[in-house]
Amino acid sequence: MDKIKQLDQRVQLLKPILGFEGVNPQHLEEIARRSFVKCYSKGDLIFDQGQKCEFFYVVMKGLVKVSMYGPSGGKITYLLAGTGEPFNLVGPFTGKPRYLSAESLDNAHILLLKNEDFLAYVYKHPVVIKNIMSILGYAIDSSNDKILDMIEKRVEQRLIKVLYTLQKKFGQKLRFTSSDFAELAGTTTESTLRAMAQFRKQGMIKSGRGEVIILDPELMKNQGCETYWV
Amino acid sequence: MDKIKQLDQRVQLLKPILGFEGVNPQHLEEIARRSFVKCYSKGDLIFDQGQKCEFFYVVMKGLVKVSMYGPSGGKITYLLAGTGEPFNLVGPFTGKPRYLSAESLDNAHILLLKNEDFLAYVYKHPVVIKNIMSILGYAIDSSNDKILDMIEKRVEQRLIKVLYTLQKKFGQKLRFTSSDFAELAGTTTESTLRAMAQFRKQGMIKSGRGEVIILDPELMKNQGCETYWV
DNA sequence: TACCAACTATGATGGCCATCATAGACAGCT
DNA sequence: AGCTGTCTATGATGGCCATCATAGTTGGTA
Repeated sequence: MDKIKQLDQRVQLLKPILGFEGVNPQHLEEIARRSFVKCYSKGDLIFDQGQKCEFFYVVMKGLVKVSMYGPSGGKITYLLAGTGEPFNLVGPFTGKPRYLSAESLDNAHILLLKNEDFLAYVYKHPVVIKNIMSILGYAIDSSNDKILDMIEKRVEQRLIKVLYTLQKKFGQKLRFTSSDFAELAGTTTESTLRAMAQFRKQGMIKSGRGEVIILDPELMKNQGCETYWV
Repeated sequence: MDKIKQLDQRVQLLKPILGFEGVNPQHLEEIARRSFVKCYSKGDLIFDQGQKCEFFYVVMKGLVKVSMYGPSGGKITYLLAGTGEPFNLVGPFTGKPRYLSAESLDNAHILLLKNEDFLAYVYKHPVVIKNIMSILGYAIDSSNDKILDMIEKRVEQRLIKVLYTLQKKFGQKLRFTSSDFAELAGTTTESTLRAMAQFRKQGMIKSGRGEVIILDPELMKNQGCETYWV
């Protein structure tokens, strides 16, 4: 009884997921049945750089940060996956280790699917492949865009772009620290804090410990703002 | 007669192509038959940023530079596709415009395949999907790696990494200008020239107009060098 | 309640590197 | 042979921003 409820819940969850748009809901049950759920606490590593990829993941609840770090302590955030978002899309196809790590920012519930199960399913539903390709395309373009921005834009402009992007995805109240923003913009915490101080003076944002509130998204948009893919 | 020869030639060409590994050669004929060839001269645009994607491309002869440019004149190179390499892997799946442009660096012969034909073929051969995913995974990781390097490495180190990567792909004699290297390393032509002067003094390279010769690849490797994906 | 780790805040400093500027060299073209 | 655009070369300058340093603040927790 409880099990059935859970199953249905998973199907409901999978429906609006990035990558599964266009799939017949009754086919989702198949995938829901083979999946299982794992819980992580704030700060837990879900997988680390260099590990073999064994699962496809979907965030059921909470927030997951997928990032890459360098030998000298540098770190960049590649993806912030919220409820209903998948991550490690490539891994199941190759099985090979990648240079990404995933960390839980919340107490998170993650749905896992073994590589084989995911692949078997995907190959049966070409729509999903198309969707995944589309996501990866955005990811590549976004990363390249960030490189370009590191060349021709300065820290404040990159940060505005980050804030604007996050606002689109999570709303005007952003519960992140300055370090989080820094990792997204490719800069340091200090520079981010300085920029935030400036934004506050200009009336663009309000901020408290661990949160930033965007006061006028339209203003940011006019500031010549497109979005990244996060 | 001539046509048959051409067909066979195309099949031979497609065999070792990135993305088609593992496909039965006789199935390649199918794709070869539906493809056609276009010739470009040095400097020609093959497609531009913002255009709709209509084709899948493979370089038959020559060299193609796939890059992204910003509003302020900044430019980065994302891929150097040589003989036997495909580009625009994502486009056919989405059909949507991307933020990339492709330019011929040579007199190049490019094999084109319409989106529909490419997709129809790909869906019939799951191996190809796996291969493509693998390529895209490398591309994403490499772009993120570059972002990381822009944060924590300086120009010379990034350039060494670029030189080392190109050497692995094209051999010790690299027929590129300093501007080309700059676009790959995310810096300016001037800084590249300065770095090259230094490398020359150190005996790492020799260089002439439009070419650089890597004297000791092993030396570079020891300099703490991994490669990008180009 | 007291402590501690994490977060915010801001000043000072210096160095990397983009930018501007000038000049020379080379290749291809008419 | 002469011209022109592209590429190489190198100096001078200044500004952005990482880095180091110090200190205040806050929320959770033992």
